[in-house]
Amino acid sequence: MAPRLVDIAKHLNISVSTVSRVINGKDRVSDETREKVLKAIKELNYSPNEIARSLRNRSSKTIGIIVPDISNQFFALLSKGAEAVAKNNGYLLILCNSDYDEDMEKEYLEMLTQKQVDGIVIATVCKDEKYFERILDSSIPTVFVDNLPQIKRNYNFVTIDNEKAAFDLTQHLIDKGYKEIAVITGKLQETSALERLEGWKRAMKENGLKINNDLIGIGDFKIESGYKIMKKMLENGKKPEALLAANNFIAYGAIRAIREKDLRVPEDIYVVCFDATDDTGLMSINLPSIVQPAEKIGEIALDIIIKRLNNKEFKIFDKVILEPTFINVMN
Amino acid sequence: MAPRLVDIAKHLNISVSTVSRVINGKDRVSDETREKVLKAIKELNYSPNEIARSLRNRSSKTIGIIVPDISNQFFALLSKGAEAVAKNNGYLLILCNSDYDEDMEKEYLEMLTQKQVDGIVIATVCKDEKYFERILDSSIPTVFVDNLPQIKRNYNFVTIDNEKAAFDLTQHLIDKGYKEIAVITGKLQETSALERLEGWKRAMKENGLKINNDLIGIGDFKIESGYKIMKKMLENGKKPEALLAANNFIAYGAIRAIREKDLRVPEDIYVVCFDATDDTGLMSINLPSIVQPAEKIGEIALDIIIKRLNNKEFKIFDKVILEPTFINVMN
DNA sequence: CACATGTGTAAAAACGTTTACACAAAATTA
DNA sequence: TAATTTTGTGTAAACGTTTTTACACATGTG
Repeated sequence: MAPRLVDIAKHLNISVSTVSRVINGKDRVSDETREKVLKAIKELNYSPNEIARSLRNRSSKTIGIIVPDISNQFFALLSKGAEAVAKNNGYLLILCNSDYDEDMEKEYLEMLTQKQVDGIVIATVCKDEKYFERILDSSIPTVFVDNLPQIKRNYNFVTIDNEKAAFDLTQHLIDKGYKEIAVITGKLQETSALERLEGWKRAMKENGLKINNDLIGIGDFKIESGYKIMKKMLENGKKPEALLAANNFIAYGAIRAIREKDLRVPEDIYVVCFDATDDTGLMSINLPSIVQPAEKIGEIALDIIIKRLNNKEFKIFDKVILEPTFINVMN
Repeated sequence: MAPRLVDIAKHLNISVSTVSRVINGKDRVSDETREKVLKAIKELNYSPNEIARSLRNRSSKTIGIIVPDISNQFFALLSKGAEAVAKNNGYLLILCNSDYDEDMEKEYLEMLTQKQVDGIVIATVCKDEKYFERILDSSIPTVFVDNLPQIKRNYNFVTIDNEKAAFDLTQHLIDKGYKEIAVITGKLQETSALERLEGWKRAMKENGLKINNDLIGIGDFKIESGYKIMKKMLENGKKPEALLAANNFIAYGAIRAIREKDLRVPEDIYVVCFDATDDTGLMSINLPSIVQPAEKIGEIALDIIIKRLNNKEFKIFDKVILEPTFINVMN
């Protein structure tokens, strides 16, 4: 059995409170007793029970994060950034992978709440307004990332301007001379999916290009989705000249479908997307991409939480909109 | 303030224990009271405080996982697998990113212990035997993944046969006619790094090829490492015909260095590596790779923990060695 | 020498649960 | 009908901390 405060106390024939005081170091203890206690702690190899502390202190020293897919580099980096800042402030990070499932996400939220997490970062896939209200009414500081609740109310978030980014990416395609530009995006209830579609639309319109519904694909942000939609497009004889994929996974799936039809990227279909980071030095070869500062997003989200935790007055740090980077190595 | 058990009890004029019993559902309560309580729980929107439960039950219902770099697809997938199984069994996952730093890893272990986690999955970067002993002496079920402690004692682990995998990969290069084959690996205190180097060595020897120390690079598993080592090799005029990179990141870095010298992959230097998964459909183009079943590894690691948690007799499930897949799309 | 002030420590009450124990009332058995 | 068992509930003691309160004692002050 791991030694407890009371074991140290008994061992030294002093009271628990004294031992506690030297551990927490913020109350008066004589140097002599402090030494004794510190020595005993070493000897008995005492280590505080954080659960008991949490109960007493009403703070679990943990932050929850809910992402749709941790195996997506974007969310992995985001989590990494969040985790680092959490750790630096004495918090541990509880990772939840919602798998793009609304019910799962809600379940996780409930679990995190029960676990008394001190803060939550959430890349939501839900649209349910009641659910968002519930989150924001709770006393747990919450920051939304990537995907935002579409509600009137103010809340904390960190993201990029998706509409503009998609616009820029599409403009890039148009500037290169492409006219038949397809777009594949995620579920429109997710703002990142919706706004990217809208950016594409605006670019098409502003450049006087026809918006062809056959070239609009709406699926989800998974590889399979990109694959199936592109495959169908091609099999329906709707080969576009270029494709805007609303995230990296869609692009990967689409490229697989393209190659299966013995077409080449980018020669036959020029593909651009979001968040195909160039870390690998491989992906970016022919995949111009808008890359979000994922790690930064996670860091800032956690900064906001920590700030709110330390400073009760500071309630709504309205919004942080970061600048993404346009990566286009081969041009 | 969130309602507590006692609030429900008072509201109904019954005792806390009765309320607790209906919540936990495994003790006798009359149907009538049960209904009442359930109704009150709904009305007052009660949700149990998991911290208090943890303290009382001596189980935090959390599992800790320590990985060197969550932004590496391999560890992201591993975590994803672990998380899914944890969740299915009512546990949440605490994610720790050691950043390949030994002290950081130890710090995390301490934090997890204090947090009373019920189990630990760890991809260690340490070599310190004392540290491993401490882990294994503790009462917390621990499973090692990827990288293994080099100690006599039995412990749980899930990994692949790295030596054989590296041998196979090298043999593949040799079969393709390459003779001057470089290898870049991580710190040799990590078994995955060491064993991959040894697999390369054995393949070279068994095929009667010269082992040229100039073509052995030892760094770490980060991109920069692959970049610097390959750059130096090339600048020293030691251009190999092919390269075995001990992980994906090393390969990415090396490829960047190769390209900077205006050389092409695979025409000028043929590169193979570990864990460049083909999920993207992009990386694998010219990068034959041994891909570990990362998600599976995480799942099995968690299975072991759950089993040990549920069945006190089952203490040491010796080892699980999984088969990796050889991916070589373009051949 | 009375009195305030300062210092170190102990005792005890939380924090929100679960559960062993006790016990009355109801149901069953002899 | 008496004895026994079953059923439902309440009481109180944990789980391992932190912190408030109180108090004993030393030191300094007029």
